[in-house]
Amino acid sequence: MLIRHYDEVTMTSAPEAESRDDITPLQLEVMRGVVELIRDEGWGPGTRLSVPDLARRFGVSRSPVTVALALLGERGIVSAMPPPHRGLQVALDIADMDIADIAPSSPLDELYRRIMRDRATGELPQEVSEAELIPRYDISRGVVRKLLMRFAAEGLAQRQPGHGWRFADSLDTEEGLRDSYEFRITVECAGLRSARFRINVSQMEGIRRMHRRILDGTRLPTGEEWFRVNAAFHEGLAAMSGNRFYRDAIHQQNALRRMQEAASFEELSAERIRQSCEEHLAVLDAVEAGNMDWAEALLRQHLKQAAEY
Amino acid sequence: MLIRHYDEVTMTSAPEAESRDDITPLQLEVMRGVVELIRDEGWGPGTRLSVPDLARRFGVSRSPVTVALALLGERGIVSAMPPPHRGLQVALDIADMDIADIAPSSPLDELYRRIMRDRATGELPQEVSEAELIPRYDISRGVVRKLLMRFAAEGLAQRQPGHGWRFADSLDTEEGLRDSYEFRITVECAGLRSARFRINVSQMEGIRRMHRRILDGTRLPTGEEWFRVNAAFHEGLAAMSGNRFYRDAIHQQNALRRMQEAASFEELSAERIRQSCEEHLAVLDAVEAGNMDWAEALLRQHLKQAAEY
DNA sequence: ATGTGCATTTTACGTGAACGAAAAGCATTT
DNA sequence: AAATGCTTTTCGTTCACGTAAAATGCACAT
Repeated sequence: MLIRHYDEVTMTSAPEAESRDDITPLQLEVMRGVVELIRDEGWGPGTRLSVPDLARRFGVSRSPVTVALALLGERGIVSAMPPPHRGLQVALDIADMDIADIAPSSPLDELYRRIMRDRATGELPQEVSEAELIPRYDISRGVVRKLLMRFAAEGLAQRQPGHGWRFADSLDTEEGLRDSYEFRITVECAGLRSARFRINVSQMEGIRRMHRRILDGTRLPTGEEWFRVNAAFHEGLAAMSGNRFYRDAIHQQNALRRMQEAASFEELSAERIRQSCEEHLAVLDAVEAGNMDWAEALLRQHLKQAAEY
Repeated sequence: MLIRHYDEVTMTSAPEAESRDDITPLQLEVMRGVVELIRDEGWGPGTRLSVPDLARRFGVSRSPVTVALALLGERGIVSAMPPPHRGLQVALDIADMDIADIAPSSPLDELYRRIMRDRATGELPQEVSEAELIPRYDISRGVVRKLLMRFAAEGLAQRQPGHGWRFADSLDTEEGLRDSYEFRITVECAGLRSARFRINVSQMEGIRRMHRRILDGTRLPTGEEWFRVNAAFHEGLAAMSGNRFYRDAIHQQNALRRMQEAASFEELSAERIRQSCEEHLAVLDAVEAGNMDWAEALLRQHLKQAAEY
């Protein structure tokens, strides 16, 4: 057994001293997923956390969920249900907590982002060989392959015939950016006009909540946070089109854009972010009012403006 | 050296007896590429084949090209230039030859298609584990991973968190098909209307030639041949939009459709294929005449009709 | 019924060396 | 100037085994 039992965990007074460092990426991912779920669904202290239910939501078995919850127990996020019940519950209100503080990103994630950044800044050439990356990042071949496969899965890189891998043309050229915005306008607007467009109420709620958190928040969101909100809006809208291909296309665009963002250290201005949030909310209002003409016009305008920075 | 020198090869009277069977997938791929190039570009006997040029076209080094040409030499497709020249030339007119007879598909390709077919027919579940495929197809883990990675690269499968892989939802449901056609209409038509749409003359020529070969041919094209022509038309048009994302999106749609085709053993009727060819050519005519309104109307109609079978 | 806690089974990852193929360099030829 | 033919260098694949973790099954509790 990787970690100690719940009752022991929750009795531990100094979690730091005992926290494990051989957490698998999947366990970490589930940890983050649980925290996001608690936050996005607004679950308060005392809400019961069912392992089978969580496992179903994330599409994994109960094993990693069990471990993830135990780790969250070490961090005080979840605690044992009051006797005579068994199981776990949410321990505190985490609405204002930073996910990064609770679930650190895995070394693999760090590396993934680092490579992305190196590529975006041009430090890494567009074409690379596995062997070249091994000494550069001081990792084994297995890890290299895993990382490259992940890039490939996101459409960010592909094997080329013979030797080597090739990263996708990045969006750093004017041309690439223009193409991207043209594509997104085409697909997102078509999604809005789809005959099978249906509002997903809970998803809509979640997106609105994310935006409101930013508008009402006291501090500026980090680049990563803002990116997630932005992506959730566009991807969520595309998902509601009822056409999986619109959704997938926008998802891939977001992956590409994330790579670009990795390069720009400049933060967007608070004003710029606020404006974007309000434009997003205006689109959602129009959609909920059933005024798709207006929604499309707003969305088109929003994307056009973003294209010009 | 893997194979014998050209002069020896061309002197061999019984190529079968000496033909190698440890040809790598890349070498086979290049072989096919060369044959297709000769045919699609209409190169006649005597045309010189430059190794560096071919290597550049396929994005590989000269090594696999050299081997591929030598293998084609064994099969009598290419021959040594007449003295005092060195190098190789096209040996015969291959316009009517079947590519499959010249360059057999690699065992890996066969397997890829077989798995695709098994999946499409439902013989293989949507979710599979690597370990499950090893005994089923009697292959090593390495091969399984390679194959699955290829599926993933085409967007036909993806790893799921934890264990196992999941094939993409196939297009066999009515819903999937409808989504696909809706998506393609959206993207292809947008591509036609792109401000940066530019006709690529040589590509246009190639596509026309492929269609004419079918219309003028005596025998019905195989399902695979027709698929290629069809894909070349739609993908070619998307490529001319000047927006790489339109092109990539259509490319992926074609990959998905290929998976579906793998299941249907029924051949399309000669009449149906002829009609499609003519519709394609009509779209090209309209595009070349600069009448994009008409081209879009024709394309939209063509896709709609295809959606209904 | 559903969830928990624990045990068992199944699956995949890590490692590392040896081999074979692709890439790259360099004379030499036309 | 560019291609060929050959050599050298670099890269990726392929094993097999051992280990860790994810999936799964089951008794028992709520």
